Amino acid sequence: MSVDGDRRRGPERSRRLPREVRERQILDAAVRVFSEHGYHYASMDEISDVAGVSKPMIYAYLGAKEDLFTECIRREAIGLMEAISKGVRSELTPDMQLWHGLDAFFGYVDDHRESWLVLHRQATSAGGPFSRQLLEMRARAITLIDALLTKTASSEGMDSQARKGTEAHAAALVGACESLADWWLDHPDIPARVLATRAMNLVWMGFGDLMEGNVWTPTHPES
Amino acid sequence: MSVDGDRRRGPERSRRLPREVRERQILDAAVRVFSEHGYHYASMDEISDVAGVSKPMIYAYLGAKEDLFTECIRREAIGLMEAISKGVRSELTPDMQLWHGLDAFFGYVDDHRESWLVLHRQATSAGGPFSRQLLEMRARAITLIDALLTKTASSEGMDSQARKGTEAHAAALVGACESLADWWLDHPDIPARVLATRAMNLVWMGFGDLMEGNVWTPTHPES
Amino acid sequence: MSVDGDRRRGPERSRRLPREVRERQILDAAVRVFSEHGYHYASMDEISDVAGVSKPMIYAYLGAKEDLFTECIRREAIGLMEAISKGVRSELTPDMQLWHGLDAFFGYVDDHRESWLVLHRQATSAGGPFSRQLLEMRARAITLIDALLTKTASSEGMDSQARKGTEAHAAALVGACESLADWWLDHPDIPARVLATRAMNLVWMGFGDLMEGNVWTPTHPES
Amino acid sequence: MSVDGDRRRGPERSRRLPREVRERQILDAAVRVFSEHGYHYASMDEISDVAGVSKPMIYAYLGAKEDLFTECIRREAIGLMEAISKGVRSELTPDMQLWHGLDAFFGYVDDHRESWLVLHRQATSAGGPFSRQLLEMRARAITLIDALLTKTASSEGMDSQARKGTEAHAAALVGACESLADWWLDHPDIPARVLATRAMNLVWMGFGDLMEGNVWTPTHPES
DNA sequence: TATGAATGAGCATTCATTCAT
DNA sequence: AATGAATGAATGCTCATTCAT
Repeated sequence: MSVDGDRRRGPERSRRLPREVRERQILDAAVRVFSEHGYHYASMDEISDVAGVSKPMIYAYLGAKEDLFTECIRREAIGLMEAISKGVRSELTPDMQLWHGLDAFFGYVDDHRESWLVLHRQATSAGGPFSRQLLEMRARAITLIDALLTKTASSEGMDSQARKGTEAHAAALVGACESLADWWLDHPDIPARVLATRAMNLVWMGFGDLMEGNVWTPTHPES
Repeated sequence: MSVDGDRRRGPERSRRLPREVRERQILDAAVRVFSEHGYHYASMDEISDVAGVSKPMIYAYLGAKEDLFTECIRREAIGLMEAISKGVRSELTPDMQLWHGLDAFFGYVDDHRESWLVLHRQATSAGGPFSRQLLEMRARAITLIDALLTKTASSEGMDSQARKGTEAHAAALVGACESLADWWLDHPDIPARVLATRAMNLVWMGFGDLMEGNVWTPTHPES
Repeated sequence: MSVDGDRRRGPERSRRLPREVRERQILDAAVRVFSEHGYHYASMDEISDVAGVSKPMIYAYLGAKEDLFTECIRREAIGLMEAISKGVRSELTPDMQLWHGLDAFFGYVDDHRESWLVLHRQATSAGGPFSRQLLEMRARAITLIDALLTKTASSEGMDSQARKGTEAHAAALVGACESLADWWLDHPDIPARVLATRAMNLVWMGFGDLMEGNVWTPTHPES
Repeated sequence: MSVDGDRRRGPERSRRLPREVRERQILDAAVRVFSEHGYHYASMDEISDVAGVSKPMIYAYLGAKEDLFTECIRREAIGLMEAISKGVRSELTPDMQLWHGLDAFFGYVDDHRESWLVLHRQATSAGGPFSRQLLEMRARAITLIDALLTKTASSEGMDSQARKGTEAHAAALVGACESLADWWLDHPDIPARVLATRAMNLVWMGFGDLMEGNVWTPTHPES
């Protein structure tokens, strides 16, 4: 409640820094504040305060609140995708690539809760202009996973019918992972690896069944 | 620009209605407005306008904006849970119960997009006080599903080790469903039943593997 | 939106120019920007941008915004008075002097619309400190015209009563000319000479009547 | 400089007044403040303060600053035109109509300096959107005067050539009157009637010459 | 000489909320 | 029961102005 009470000043307010540095400072502060209060309750005043910079600098360097938020999302999305890409090395088998991707994802979320909060919870709900970045990121993730599934599928001689479902499957996986990560924020005592394993099982086992034609349908459950 | 422009007035502003009716009017309007603009962008002015009721009435009957939103969530959560409960009839086999539950869920979301928007997207992101309702609802859903899985597991003679995972599995399913429903809002041309089927496969197949000890681990993939 | 969009950069930002040159650059830019947006909407940023000079230079050379504006007015006022003086050559008869003065005035406004805008429209309304320059200029103009009228009057043997009205008459003429010039800005297709002629008629004919004692009064209209 | 120092509170802050009354209060205050500081330096805070009303009321009743200013101009323009119209009674001879019109004009400006300041000085220079009201008012005034001149001209058997000049003559008169009134603000010790008389002479004498073909031209001055 | 970096201070605007009737 | 009238308190944003280099 207190306006100034627990305000932690950011970096030692050093002067005359090059623009690049200031921009990073500001973005760091913005991610922190946005993740804490959400887009709407975050005030430019607090961000400037946390960043150790006056408000006009924020406007000069990163534009209005919307732009600032968008840039936060962009930066964090790139960070997340890079972390994942680093895990998915192409010399591995598809399943190990997937595993390392998931592991990297949950590891990243574990290390950057704030980033994930901003990326997922805030960006999802803050309304229109922001979701685009998210959608793009998700689309890239889905494509990536889809490729892995497809590679496996074709090497295992799956028929085209089943192959068609891979993208949907990938989408479901991505959604489930987001959901898991989100849920995780409220249950922080579970290790990242456990979540990754659970996600891997969900997708891999389910996918295995799919490939083998084990499909549940209302009329003949469990065939 | 115009304050009154395309504002669709709600019910004919008739006077002296019993409290119960007024409350419903107000809640209906609130759900509509919240789902449209999100919690923060929704203004009490617009809600009162849409409801065809003056603002002081809203405060008198349903309290401040937060309370109003909370009440919206509560009402819609109850509606959703009731719809699901109606699907899950205890005389069915567990898998059919699950199937009908999923079907009811996606059917409800299909019929009440606004409600789901408020329930999930807005409530998730609007910050603290609101998530409690959500968590409760989710907890109840998880318990329900967990019971189904457990019943199946025990009837199939699963060992206690595997049985322990059921709750996590249920949680994952719930999360995946939410995620699917959420994603669905942006891809509205898919029929509800298709989503229900996909969800069912994800959980049932994966669960089947789990019960049979088919578990993927980093060390012996696909054992 | 874009900060730099269609901003036409002024002179090639060459370095180390003598102060005199810089000052002219800056004043030129300032007159342009002030005339375009008005005193209040003109931003130092834009002026510095148009001038091709950094803001601190402006402050170093010409002081704060007010000073800068004052200097603009001063410079343009001098320019205008010089143009007029050039027209009013003392070897001519008074009426031809007046005519050439008016002609020069409207010619100048025609050629320097920006200058006139700044001088009259902006300076008039921008508030206190600026009007002084204007008043001085106007006073000089009135004196000049009054002298012409007086010379004519005395050569025509006017009585002292009528002679007293000359200054007021001069003031009215100046006001009318300003007003005409101002109105002209919004009707740019009329040639300068036409306006000069109209002004001349207004003052000369009216003055002629005045000298002859043809005065309208409420009691004996059109006497 | 002091923010609150000489702030004269407006009407005894009485509560629960009908909208109509509040609107008038607000407009009165706005005219006063705008006339004093000019559009840009006037702050909504001061206006609300002088009006004895909170800022939100201003926005609710009269919109943003621009709208408020526009409304001020509109109201004052109407007031001025009404005052003039009352003077110009159609049963009079044209010259007496003109005289009473001028008399009413200068009388109004005398009694409502603030209104005139807002109408003329501020509105002229505050930039785009506001000048329209002014132009309309001026156009109506010109039309009115033109009609008077034309009536006289035709009754005196003027040729069509001369008749053509009447509108321009009317425009010049209006401009001259504005200019005179404006100049008057800085020389307040002259009685209104004197100005009206001067204006009348300017236009009527000049017009008389015009009708008689007494026209000054550069080539045959004083012909 | 010349400027990128930096800010204090102010202003329009909005909104949830409450009286007085 | 119902509401028009009214406001306190914030918040996003801008701009003239000045250091430090």
